[in-house]
Amino acid sequence: MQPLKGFRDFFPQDLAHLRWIQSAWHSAAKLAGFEEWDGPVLEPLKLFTDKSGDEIAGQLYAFEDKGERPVALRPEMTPTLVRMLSARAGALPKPIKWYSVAQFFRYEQPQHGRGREFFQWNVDVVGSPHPAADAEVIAVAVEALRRLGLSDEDLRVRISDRGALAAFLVALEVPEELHLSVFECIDKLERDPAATRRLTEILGESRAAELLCACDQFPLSRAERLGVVLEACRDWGLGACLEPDLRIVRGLAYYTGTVFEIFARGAKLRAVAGGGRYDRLMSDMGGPPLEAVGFGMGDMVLSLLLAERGLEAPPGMRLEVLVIGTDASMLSPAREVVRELRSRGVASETAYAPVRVSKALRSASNQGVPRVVLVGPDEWAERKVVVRELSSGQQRTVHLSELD
RNA sequence: GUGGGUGUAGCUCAGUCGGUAGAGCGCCAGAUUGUGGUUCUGGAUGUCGCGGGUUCAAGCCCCGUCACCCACCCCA
Repeated sequence: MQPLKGFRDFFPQDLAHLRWIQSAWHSAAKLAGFEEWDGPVLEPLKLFTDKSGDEIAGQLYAFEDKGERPVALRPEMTPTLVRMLSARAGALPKPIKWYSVAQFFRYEQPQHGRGREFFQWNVDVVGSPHPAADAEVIAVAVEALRRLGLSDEDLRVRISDRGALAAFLVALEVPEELHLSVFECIDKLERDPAATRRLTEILGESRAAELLCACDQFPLSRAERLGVVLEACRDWGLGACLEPDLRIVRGLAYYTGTVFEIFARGAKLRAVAGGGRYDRLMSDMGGPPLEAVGFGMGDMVLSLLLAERGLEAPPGMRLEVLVIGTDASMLSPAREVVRELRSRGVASETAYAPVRVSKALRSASNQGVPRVVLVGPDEWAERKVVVRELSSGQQRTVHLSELD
């Protein structure tokens, strides 16, 4: 029997890889003063349809529980964040800097870098409208990627500001009600050749041309706030990977200002992370009127990218010491030695049944165990054992009480 | 949901013209019983995705089906 489509089994090596990624997420966030939080994996279906519309239910693991309540496995974290902040935001000092590392479920067609279950890192600053918050969040995202061994040369942080884009459209005298569909076209410019044509249909030839031109050459003079965000990003050392790019709008309707996506340079992968500012979402969803900026980074595209760059988790050490009883009579003393080691916090084990010493040594070195302890009758008569370093072959005889 | 590709050992894969299933890696055991990594020898492992059809004979050909991968749609 196989796992369900889009779901993954994590064998020890796979899990080690996932944990490696997650620990980079945790450390980058904690280092920047973000606090970890979490919520339920299963939520009322309504929590998600309220935010995204009833159609979203088709893309969720949604069902009725035994009490006939419509429920869904969470496809994202933001609605839960809004609920939890609604309950407590008044009591929390601002800005609120929270992050989560959680598992999500979406009933979609699995694809390259996309499954029906995945882990995602979410980092949000709530309660600050300042551009410096936007920059800090981006810096945290990049920091995690750096910790995994990616360099600035590997990364492109494409960044835009919907406010600037909207202002540009206003300057072109594009009516407000057309803005959203224009955003949609711009979002698709790189993937869909028809998008250019549709843009012309909406805007007319001259305005479309002007807009396309602006996309190629961002008029930073007309994007004051973005300029401040970029400046702060440079303070965080992101200068080498920043790319102001008006074409980044992101699909989400709720972004209000800064939007950004992080890509791998020269890789045919979708964005490894994406986010932006959503100042109205909290109040729109009935929460406190707090500004917010944040991003999400999933484990799947990131794993593909790391694999492509030959980056992997440093080899983990299952055992620090293998204790070898040299004959059948040493089984019990070997266990005593292991017990002593474990009580001192040293990961160690010994065979369940007598094993030839040469075989035990071979298995120890094959597994990368750095040292073994040999328990033989001669030394054990004086409560002593032989400690052997496998890398050098050096060994010494020590008393049980001197074991480290 | 639509289109394309792939399904053979634990993993990566080979398998010619249709003729009883292969390699490498890994795993297990051994090379005189208290000393490893290299090496050598031996061993185990398959519903050839599944079901049907053609044929004396199918991993191979035909039909169906399922799963996975890739692309589209979507992307919170």
